[in-house]
Amino acid sequence: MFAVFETYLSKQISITSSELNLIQTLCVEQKISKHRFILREGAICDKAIFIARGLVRLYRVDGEGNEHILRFAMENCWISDRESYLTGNPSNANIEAIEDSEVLAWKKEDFRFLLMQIPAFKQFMKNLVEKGQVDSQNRIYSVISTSAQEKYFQFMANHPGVFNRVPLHMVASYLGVSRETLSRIRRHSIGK
Amino acid sequence: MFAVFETYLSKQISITSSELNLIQTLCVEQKISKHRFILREGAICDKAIFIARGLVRLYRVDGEGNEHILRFAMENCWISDRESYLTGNPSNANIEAIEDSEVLAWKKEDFRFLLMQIPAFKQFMKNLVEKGQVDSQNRIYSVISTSAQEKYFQFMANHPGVFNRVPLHMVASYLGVSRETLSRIRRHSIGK
DNA sequence: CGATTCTTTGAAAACAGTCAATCTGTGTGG
DNA sequence: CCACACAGATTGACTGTTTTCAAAGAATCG
Repeated sequence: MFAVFETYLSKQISITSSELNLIQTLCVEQKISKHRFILREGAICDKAIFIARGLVRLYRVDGEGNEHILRFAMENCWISDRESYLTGNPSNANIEAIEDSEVLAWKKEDFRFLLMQIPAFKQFMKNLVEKGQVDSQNRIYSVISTSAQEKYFQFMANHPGVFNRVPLHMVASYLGVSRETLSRIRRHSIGK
Repeated sequence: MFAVFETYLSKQISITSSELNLIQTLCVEQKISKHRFILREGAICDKAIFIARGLVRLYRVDGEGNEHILRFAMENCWISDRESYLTGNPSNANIEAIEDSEVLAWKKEDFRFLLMQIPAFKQFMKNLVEKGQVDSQNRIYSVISTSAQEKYFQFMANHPGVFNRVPLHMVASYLGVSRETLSRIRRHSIGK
């Protein structure tokens, strides 16, 4: 399973095999079957997690018990509740596998150690964070500036690898739209 | 004007006066009067900018000519179009002063140089980026999970320093709601 | 097959957007 | 000091979109 990560990282940065070894030494491999949780509300997110295979969602539950999906993450993505990870406070989010998945996890201290030891890796992760911020910005723009229909089209365009692997009601939850509305939008735009 | 920045930074990290000097050497001070632009769509955002005084907004214009505010930034905040800054591509956003403002600007290369020279400063900026990501996440959650009215209340709670300094229609633009709707929401919640 | 999950549909109600007109306050120039 | 222009806020009437609720119809999985 580590091979997936190795391939992923080698494609992005140049890294020696001894460095890769070090990374592997500190990582824990884990299989997460569908519907199982990687993180539950109230727990502290103290691991850096890489999805080697599968698909997960990160969501919060509001006061009425409704779930709102903040992120999907599939193979070759990192996932964590940044807030809990950074502050050390209990998380208000859940991370659940949508498909049977395989993940690699590093304890926070170990991960910090790796970043210190391997500057290229550190730089790479920094770039990822920055890209994430750009994505967030664009999502905010999409959410505040467009109709439900446009959001749906944009989602399909921006997440081709996700939208046909998750049930429609999860896309609705991600977009902040009711499932019925999204179902109707889809119906009316057949053929377009 | 640099004194504002000095105070700001000294409160956050421990830094020597020679380091502060270096930072000052490379920075350009600028006064931006109300309605003037710090960045215009199409230009490349190649500066790191710190607001010493005043208030600005970052917004994009959609296909129908409507403005959508992505961020407000007031004194002691950093502002830039991250996407353009990171990629070097022309920006699709505008940054405009809402009040007469004073800003400090560093050229991208100079700023990179400073971060290399002053590790504590680098670490500090990295933390800021991470906090920004947490904020973005929370804003996304707010936008996809709550009604216009709740968004308005949350905005007042989260941005006490902003909401009574900007016209209501800008708050509406930030929340992704029409100004009329926001006007009615406000009226109906007088006394609450 | 039976159970569960997911999707669709209809009808009503709530919500938000648009358009057009009016009102308010502020600041400017005569 | 007044008149005027201007930006911002409000209101009403109307339209359109989205949610909600309830029910029923696929699809999937064990």
